[in-house]
Amino acid sequence: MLICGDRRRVDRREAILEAAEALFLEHGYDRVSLGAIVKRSGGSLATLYELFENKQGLLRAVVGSAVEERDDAIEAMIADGHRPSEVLRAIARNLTASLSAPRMIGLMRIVMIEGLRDPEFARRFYSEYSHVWTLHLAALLQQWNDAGLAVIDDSEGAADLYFSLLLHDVQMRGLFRTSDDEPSDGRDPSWRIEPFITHYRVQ
Amino acid sequence: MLICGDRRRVDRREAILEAAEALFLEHGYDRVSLGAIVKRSGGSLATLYELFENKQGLLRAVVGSAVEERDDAIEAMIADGHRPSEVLRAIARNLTASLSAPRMIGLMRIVMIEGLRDPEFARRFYSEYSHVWTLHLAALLQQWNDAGLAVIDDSEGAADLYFSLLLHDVQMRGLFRTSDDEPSDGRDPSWRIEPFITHYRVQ
DNA sequence: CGGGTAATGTAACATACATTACAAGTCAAC
DNA sequence: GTTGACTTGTAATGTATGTTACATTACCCG
Repeated sequence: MLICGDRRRVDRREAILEAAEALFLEHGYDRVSLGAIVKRSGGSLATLYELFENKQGLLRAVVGSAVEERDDAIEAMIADGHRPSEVLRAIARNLTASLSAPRMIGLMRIVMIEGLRDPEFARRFYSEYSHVWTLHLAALLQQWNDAGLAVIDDSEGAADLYFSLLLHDVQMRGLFRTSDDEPSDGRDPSWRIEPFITHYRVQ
Repeated sequence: MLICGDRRRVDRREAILEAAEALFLEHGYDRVSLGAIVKRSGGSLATLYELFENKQGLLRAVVGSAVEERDDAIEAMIADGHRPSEVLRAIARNLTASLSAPRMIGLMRIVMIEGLRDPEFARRFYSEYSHVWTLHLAALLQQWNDAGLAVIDDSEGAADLYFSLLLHDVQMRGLFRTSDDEPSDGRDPSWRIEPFITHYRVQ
């Protein structure tokens, strides 16, 4: 027994996670009832409780499964042998979309609110989802500095400034605008990091 | 009659607003009951409804009264005859505290959530509270450019980058960390805008 | 002091919701 | 096909909460 019995279980789990994520992102955690989630996912309330313990557990699972899918696009780009300034522009182009996508923005919203109840939860999310990029980039900047390809004393501070330039506007606008009118001018977002390249003399 | 009768009314109104703001900032809008607000403010549920119509009206009033108190520190600093780069550093020092204070961060949180229900509300808040700074600074940058004190073609874009550098880290950290441990290193935040000064050749 | 307006306390009301219980149904494996 | 674990549908439970109603009290003004 139960050779393929996991199958149903996994399907139910994914269906519920998908429905819960969609509704949480659209209306916020507190304004979505478990009944509404089950109505959307199919299945029954009982299985939801079987799989996720309670509503808070479901939220954790939703956020956790989204974090897992974090793509490591930055790794790939580092390998390229391009000039550092071009690498920075490429990272800008590749990361802006995913870090300002409605899914990311919506996750941020619900995590921030849940953080009022459980600070550690929000802190971990921020660390895993955002600060991790800073650390990756800081390492890269340090290499460039040591190789004479840039002049950067505080590499972590510099990486922070890079992401500030890149993401502040797009993320704040996303957080305060739920719907998707005003389609964020199609300009290449890499113009935003030019002050960074100039100041740190990135070759 | 009612010459000084407004007095009680105004007192009640302010007491309720104060209690509601404190509780909303601490726990979030959805997780605070009107009963809890009244218990804290003193008074009665009936007066709350008399003054604010309903819970949503109370939220609007809380946010509205906070926005009114926006200080115009930036105006004062422009008058000074200092070098532009010093003016930028002074603005950085003066605005960082107020735009990253717990009150501001908490307001942002509740407005962002309410924005899921009423997008126009969130949009207006963002525009009045944040975008207005960008426009003010853009005008200043334009003047400097015209006077040969800086090289800035897109003054609004530049102003946006300035505030991105200055606020992204401190606001994001605030949004994801409800309590106030890790007291935000006492460093002068003006170091964050040095790339701006370098890139735009601000004198 | 007396009169009326407004504030208070309390309770009622309807609803929504998280959570649990359980009987009936479904599916996979032998 | 039959078994048995898992899933489903539905209802029950208890509680919290937005909102309204109302009788009572406190306050301000003439």
